[in-house]
Amino acid sequence: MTAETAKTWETSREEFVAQWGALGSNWGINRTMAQIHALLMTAPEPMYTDEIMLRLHISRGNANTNLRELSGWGLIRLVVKKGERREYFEAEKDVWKMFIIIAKERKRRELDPALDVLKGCAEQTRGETAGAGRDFHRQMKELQEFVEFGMKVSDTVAGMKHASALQWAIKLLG
Amino acid sequence: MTAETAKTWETSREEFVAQWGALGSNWGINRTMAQIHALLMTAPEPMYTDEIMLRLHISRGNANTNLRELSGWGLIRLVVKKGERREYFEAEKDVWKMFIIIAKERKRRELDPALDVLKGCAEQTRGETAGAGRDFHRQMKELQEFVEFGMKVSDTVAGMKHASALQWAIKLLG
DNA sequence: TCTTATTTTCAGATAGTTCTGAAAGTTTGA
DNA sequence: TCAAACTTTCAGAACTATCTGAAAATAAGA
Repeated sequence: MTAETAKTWETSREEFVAQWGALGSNWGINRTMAQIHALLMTAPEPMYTDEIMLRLHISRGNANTNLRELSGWGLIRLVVKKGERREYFEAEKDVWKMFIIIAKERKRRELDPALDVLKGCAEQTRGETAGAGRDFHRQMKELQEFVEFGMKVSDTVAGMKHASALQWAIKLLG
Repeated sequence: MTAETAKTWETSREEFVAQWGALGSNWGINRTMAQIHALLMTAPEPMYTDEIMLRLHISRGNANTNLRELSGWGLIRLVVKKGERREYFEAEKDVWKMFIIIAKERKRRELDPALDVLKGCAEQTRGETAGAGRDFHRQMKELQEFVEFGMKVSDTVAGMKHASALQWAIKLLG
């Protein structure tokens, strides 16, 4: 029975890992990284590099690079078992924490550099007081303000505990 | 004077187009598409294919493909000028409308398929009542609920007028 | 210090994406 | 119905991202 049950969920898990990897592409995250994350997120115990290589049929270099990358995001952490030399990895499993980590990282990668560009362009055309030049300046300014505003909302939400975020959202939706 | 002024803002615009294109990559949008969008967003008048090809130094095929793609997103629209045969394009310039369009599209591309996977995995392991199988089921369920919740929030916000969204956000931030 | 287990790096290979340019298709007006 | 103006398509080229595998680096115990 235990064996059968185990087989059932492991099958589902394999599918999850495979599909999540495919989805990674849509998300701008590379397939292997997404697969490793899915694998660790559903791992009952921390795993080490060779296990991961074996499960996903990937090379050592690939596994290592993407494990580093995931650590960099803060989505997985290194675990050392006493008496053992090799490094194990485990994923953050709390959905809200995961969300906050991803939101922050995306903000840093997507919004911050965009804001710099907008600020620069708005600044350079501050003197435009008529015609197309003014319109351009206005557009840059509007975009800049919108992005800044979005960042503030995102920071506020990211600073919340799960419970109070729920609270807040229920009010919004109700 | 007019010529000088024009030169100034056009320089800034060129930079905006170039940089926005580079940013597109981070955003999972291809460079050309982002550049065309930036160009049209800052165009005083609708533009046609050959103008765009010339400004961005891209081929006809490339221009055409990406113009179609942008129309598909709803970020630009086709304009016909009476008495003229060729098609002109103009971009949606309202920041809030742009945001809603992008949010909807990203939801469709990123969230909808993810939700399907999660539902499938949660469904398949509904019978798991103990041990690792149950944990897996719980994890899928949690993720599913979180994504559904996020979608609801996103729908609600997307349904708002700019003014009431601001209203709401000020309350959140204040 | 030496040996062995483990991790990291990176040049070249592979796979995936985007772009070009020319040919085919479409529309319009004479 | 024809020709000109314009748009679409798509095979192959160019470019980019990712992966492999083996060698180099590192760390720990004997």
